[in-house]
Amino acid sequence: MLDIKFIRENPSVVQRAAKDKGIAIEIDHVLEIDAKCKELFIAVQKLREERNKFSKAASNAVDNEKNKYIEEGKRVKNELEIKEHALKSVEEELHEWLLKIPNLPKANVRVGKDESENEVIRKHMLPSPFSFTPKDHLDLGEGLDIIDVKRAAKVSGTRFAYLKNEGALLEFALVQLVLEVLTSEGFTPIIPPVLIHKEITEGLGYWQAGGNEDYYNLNDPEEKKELYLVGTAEHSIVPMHKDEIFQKKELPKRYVGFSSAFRREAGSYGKDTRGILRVHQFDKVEMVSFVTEEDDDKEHEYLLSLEEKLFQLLEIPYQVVKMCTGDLGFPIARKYDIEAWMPGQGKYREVTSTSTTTDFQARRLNIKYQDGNEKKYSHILNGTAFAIGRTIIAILENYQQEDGSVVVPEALRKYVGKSVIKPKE
RNA sequence: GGAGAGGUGUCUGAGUGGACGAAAGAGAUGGUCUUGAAAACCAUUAAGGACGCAAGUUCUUCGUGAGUUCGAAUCUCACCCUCUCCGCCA
Repeated sequence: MLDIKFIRENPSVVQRAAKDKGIAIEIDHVLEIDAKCKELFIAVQKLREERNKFSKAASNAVDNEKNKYIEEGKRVKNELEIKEHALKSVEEELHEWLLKIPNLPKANVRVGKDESENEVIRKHMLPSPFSFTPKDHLDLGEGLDIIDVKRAAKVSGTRFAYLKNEGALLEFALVQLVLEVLTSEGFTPIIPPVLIHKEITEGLGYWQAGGNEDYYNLNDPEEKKELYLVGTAEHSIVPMHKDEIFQKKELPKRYVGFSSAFRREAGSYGKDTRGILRVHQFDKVEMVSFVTEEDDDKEHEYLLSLEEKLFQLLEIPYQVVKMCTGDLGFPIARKYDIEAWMPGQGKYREVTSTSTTTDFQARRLNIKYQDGNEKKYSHILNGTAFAIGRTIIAILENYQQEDGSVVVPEALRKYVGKSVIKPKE
């Protein structure tokens, strides 16, 4: 959510930003409702003041005097009731409209209509050529007996998978590696809930533009509660601090969370259907930072540098992509993706993503910090440390040998307990 | 799942219809005293918003929401949360 004062003072900036993101908003209408709201608000305050005066007078007065004040009070009460109802409905209307206004892209983000205009800002390691035709992760995974999508389909349907044998070990290895790296950087390790209230999902602001069809809704009529499965650990880590105020010295506050992530992948029918690149359920290690306003940019670069460090440790070729305005999500002001080289597809594919939401989520969730006498909205950033499934894909495809075996990256050997994964007979 | 108790300011805790934004204590801050410290004493100590150059005036907030009333921390209803005991359970 943007500050209504900012919108009042800079309507054209807001309009422009939404347009750059490809989101339609009606700024004039918002300003109109805001004006109406303010007018009613002042009227209501005046009436309340009157009401308070009469009730005070009534409590001090005696007998016949008293009745007079009570009568006056009744009159004001009736008038106030009408105005308060009107105000409430206008306030709600304004709030709904405000929720539809996306966060502003940062100034150094390129204006562009969609992913075709994203910029590759650097590459690390060039893909090395294979002396044979590389396989894709599913062929490799099935040969090694570490990925099983066929049985998963029997039990859960398409877009599910079993990771087994060294596949499961690789997952635990990646988790251990990343926890070691990030806890030594001072991140607080955390395992969050994966079910969250509907109201929380609104605070995060991801579902505003396209609705919530990307996430699973567990609507239990018995419980009278509507819970959603998280799409990423960020969804339950960020709102941990809802309605809280940090001391400035507590910031930056950084979490590294491990959780399963659930996505319906509605609207991606027929896309990436092979293997485990795009599945309904996967595990992920996620970073979340709460920082001061002035540290926002620095923190974003820091999160990106950690993501790069992790892929450098795995010695996998990657490129860093900076998203253009048209490819930024609703609450996001700037976003970088790391795309790892996937030889089986002959393409770079997204493996991590880091975003700053500036104070946009903080405003919706009411997360502040105390800076001297001032309370400011904290800036909230997130970044993938390892999206495990996709990282495993990158490992399998980059480390494959001609005989279908896969060398374990040096950094993971001590956790996996072996240096090569061999095809099963 | 069954039975009880409770949610008040930074904290403890009083307050059951009207000078209550809220007693008292603790804590914190400033001061007096002291060579210094402690103790003692004195003073200050909620947040957010509206109007105003300012002094200031005013509105809202006692778990949340609705209601009763001229007036609600206090009464009514619903919901949320916490605690204790019993049962069940990885």
